[in-house]
Amino acid sequence: MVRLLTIPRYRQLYEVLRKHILEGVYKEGDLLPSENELGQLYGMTRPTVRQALSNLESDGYITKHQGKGSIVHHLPREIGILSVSGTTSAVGDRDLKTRIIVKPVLIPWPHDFMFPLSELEKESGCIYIERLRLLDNIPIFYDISYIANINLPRITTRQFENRSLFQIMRDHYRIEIKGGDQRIKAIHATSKIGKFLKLNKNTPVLHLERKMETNNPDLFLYSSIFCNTEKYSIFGRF
Amino acid sequence: MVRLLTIPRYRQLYEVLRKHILEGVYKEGDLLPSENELGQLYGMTRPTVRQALSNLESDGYITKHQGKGSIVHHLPREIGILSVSGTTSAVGDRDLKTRIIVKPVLIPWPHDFMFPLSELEKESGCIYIERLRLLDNIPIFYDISYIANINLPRITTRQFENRSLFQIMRDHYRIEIKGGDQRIKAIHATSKIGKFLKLNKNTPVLHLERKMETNNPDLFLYSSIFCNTEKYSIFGRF
DNA sequence: TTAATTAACTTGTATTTACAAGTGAAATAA
DNA sequence: TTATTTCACTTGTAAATACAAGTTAATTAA
Repeated sequence: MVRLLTIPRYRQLYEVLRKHILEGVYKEGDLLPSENELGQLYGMTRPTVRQALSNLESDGYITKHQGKGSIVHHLPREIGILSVSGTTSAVGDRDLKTRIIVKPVLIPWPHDFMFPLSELEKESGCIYIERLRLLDNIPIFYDISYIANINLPRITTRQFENRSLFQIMRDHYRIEIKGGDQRIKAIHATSKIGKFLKLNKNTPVLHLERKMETNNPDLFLYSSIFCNTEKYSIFGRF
Repeated sequence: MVRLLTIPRYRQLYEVLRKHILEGVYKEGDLLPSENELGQLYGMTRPTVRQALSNLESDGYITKHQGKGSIVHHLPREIGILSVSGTTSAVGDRDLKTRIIVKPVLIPWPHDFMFPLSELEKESGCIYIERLRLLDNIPIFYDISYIANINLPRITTRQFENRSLFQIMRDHYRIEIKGGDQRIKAIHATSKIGKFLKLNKNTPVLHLERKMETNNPDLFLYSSIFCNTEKYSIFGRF
């Protein structure tokens, strides 16, 4: 079976416009070209353009106003982990570094895992990674990821330094993250968490538990993320 | 000028299906009728049906699978405040009570308000409300709301007990919440917050700061919400 | 000059049509 | 029986079209 690599046109336009906004071609407060103009410029019809703009809006890049146009939104100054898939792409072009704490290893699943697992997942075992993400050299996320070992050859030998997990999944395995569920709590930093996030024990930290869906219906990515929100808030749209 | 009260058809279908899912007409794991069937049933075309289903998916009620159909998703057992507008509607059919701490009063805006304000907002003054939301008689949200006093006659005399703020805005002023931004942090409970949420001082609590957009482009609703996440997590999709 | 109207834009909603691509079960061939 | 193919069904993408409704600026009338 041949895997077609045709990216939908609305997705292509989304990426182009997103890039332009991030690069400052369109600045905050600017009006985007109208839907008809964009259609002419990129050779597609208004429904297709609208699908791209709709995605840009729900990701917080623009706001649309009937009768007026699409206004380029402020770039999220905070960390947009809530509405966007993936951390690296979420913080814009900031200086986000990744440090590996525990290299990918194959382990059995924890007994009381945070989400229910399918039989296939249980049989496959679990690839375990611990990473620390730093923004402007301040540790922000302590990220523990779990992936079922389903069709992921050589994953424990991959180079994870300064690359997003999602990027590796996409480039090597054609796995795309499509969405997911998450739970959020406020907890006290344990001494282990405090050590990595450079916080005193019992400092309040955000705890996110996420289950991410992929284009492989059997494969999910799980993350338990501890966030230092002393300096940066977590940002999202709804 | 006459205000037309025509709710879009895709929105009507969204509400019908949402209600059916919440009431158990369609149960978890069930397939919804196909897009073509729904179109026939409700007398609309597939793009219209698809818009309704797309909204249901992004609010977490269904997941769509190409070639298969739309599967009714688990009802969020946790508190879905992140992806849905409004608290009362967000927790499903649970027993969510509201207690007023500070009745609506007109005050000047705080000096260091959490979001930048327009000139119109500054001139209009600020309606201030403090409420406590209880789930199964456990205090979960301590909610401080700020609304610019723009075309909201008699709002300080309205009955807010056990009604959502959004409901009052909709019923009395035809104000609909369309979306918004939010910031999330983990903080220590102050003694005041601890008192209302029945938590010890310095217990970690979630702090949400939200700016909500309405169908009146000049009117925003602001909330500062403190969440007790000891028993319930905050749930969301992305 | 000033206020009201109009016209030309914008996005919002909705229909109709067409084909691509994924799924699963029935029909067929080995 | 078993493996393969086909077919009917699903959602995904995309175009072309039409009108409603909100915004803005130019035009017109007072």
